[in-house]
Amino acid sequence: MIPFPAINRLCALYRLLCDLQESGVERISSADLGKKLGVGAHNIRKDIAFLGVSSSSASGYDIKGLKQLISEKFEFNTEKKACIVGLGRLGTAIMERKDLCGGEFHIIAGFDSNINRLETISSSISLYPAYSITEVVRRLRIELAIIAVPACVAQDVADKLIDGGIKGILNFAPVIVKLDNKEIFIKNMDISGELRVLSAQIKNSIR
Amino acid sequence: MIPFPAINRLCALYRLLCDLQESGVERISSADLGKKLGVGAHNIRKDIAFLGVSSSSASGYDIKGLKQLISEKFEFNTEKKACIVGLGRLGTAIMERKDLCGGEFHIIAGFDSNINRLETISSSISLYPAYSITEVVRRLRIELAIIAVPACVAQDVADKLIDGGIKGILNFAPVIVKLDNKEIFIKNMDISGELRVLSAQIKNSIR
DNA sequence: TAGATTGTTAATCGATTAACAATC
DNA sequence: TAGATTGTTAATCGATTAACAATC
Repeated sequence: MIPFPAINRLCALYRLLCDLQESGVERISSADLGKKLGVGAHNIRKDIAFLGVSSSSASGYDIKGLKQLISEKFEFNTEKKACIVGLGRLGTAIMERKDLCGGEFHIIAGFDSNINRLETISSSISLYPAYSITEVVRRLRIELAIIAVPACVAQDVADKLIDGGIKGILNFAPVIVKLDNKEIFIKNMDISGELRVLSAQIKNSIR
Repeated sequence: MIPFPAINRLCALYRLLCDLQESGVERISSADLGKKLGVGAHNIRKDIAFLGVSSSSASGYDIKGLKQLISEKFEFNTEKKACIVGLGRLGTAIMERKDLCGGEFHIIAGFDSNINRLETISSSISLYPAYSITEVVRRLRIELAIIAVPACVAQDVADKLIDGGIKGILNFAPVIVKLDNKEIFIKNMDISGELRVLSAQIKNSIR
């Protein structure tokens, strides 16, 4: 079991490696990786150690190989199915994002409680009424969900998703969703909440 | 100086207190607060201790008083000016959010590099071309910024914002922005990146 | 007063940082 | 080989958890 902070950094590292590979770099040292990610070289090596490396040292890491290593550990190769609940402005904006529609992730379903709205949205993604969340998530074996509904219905939506067997949730509603199931992961993306944290940090840093 | 994890929890606590107050609750114990936030009662009391409490114990906290205490510590009473850079689908969706337009925060400016697009957007918020970011941020004394531009221009946008004297940034671009100024705070809201972290957690939790 | 709940100090836990021998 | 860089163990650091006396 890799500790969460390390998982976070390894994911950032993975993205960096993809970028580096695209710009044609082939090898890089832990010192340079650390510099680019804003962490110590120690930290990079420690994190990589969690992957259970076998091959060893000389002149930095082979980017392709390291990327492959992370990819295998976390199964980044297999495409993950995702869905969006709440097709208001934010939900549809996220649905349209290209980085969520190819490669690693694939948004294959959208849900909204307003049937009329479903008819007005033109999208290549299949749309369903909110009452069918549990059934559709289970049938299509959707692993990840993005919640973009008002705060007052977020918990209800999350419960339906969990009933359907969802594994991970990205929650844009400004509310803390209860899970009580340790096997399900959630990341809160509360925009106004994060602005509040930023302004608290700003105030806290003065003097 | 309050440690970051504590600031985070105090902000979540603040929101919870607002909700409780609205539902008419007047007093609550650290145990109950902890239950609602999913942390230990110890943790709640420790965090509150950072606020430098003077008054003391008996039967839980007075919600109004505690809210006031957090509010004063972090200056949540004074309205903070914010802006959005990048008025694509995501940027405009965020701009329209009601929870960002009243009360604590006030979005008073929107920027986009596409002048034609600026003309097509109808909004009560003042819109400006991207080249004027530094000037407008400085003139209007804007403290917070939300970046919703493509990854390739995010660093450039951040630099302009920092030149204008911005204090905090919420970054939706899937890229790590360099700050090198310790007085500026940033929170990354990389949607596909967070989905990747979730799927890594899911994989990591198995067995 | 007695019970409950706090504020605060001490103990535990885990992650980050440092150091260094092993290795290419 | 010599220099550079890793993998890994040990030391430090900080936050969380526990405990308990103080207090309403």
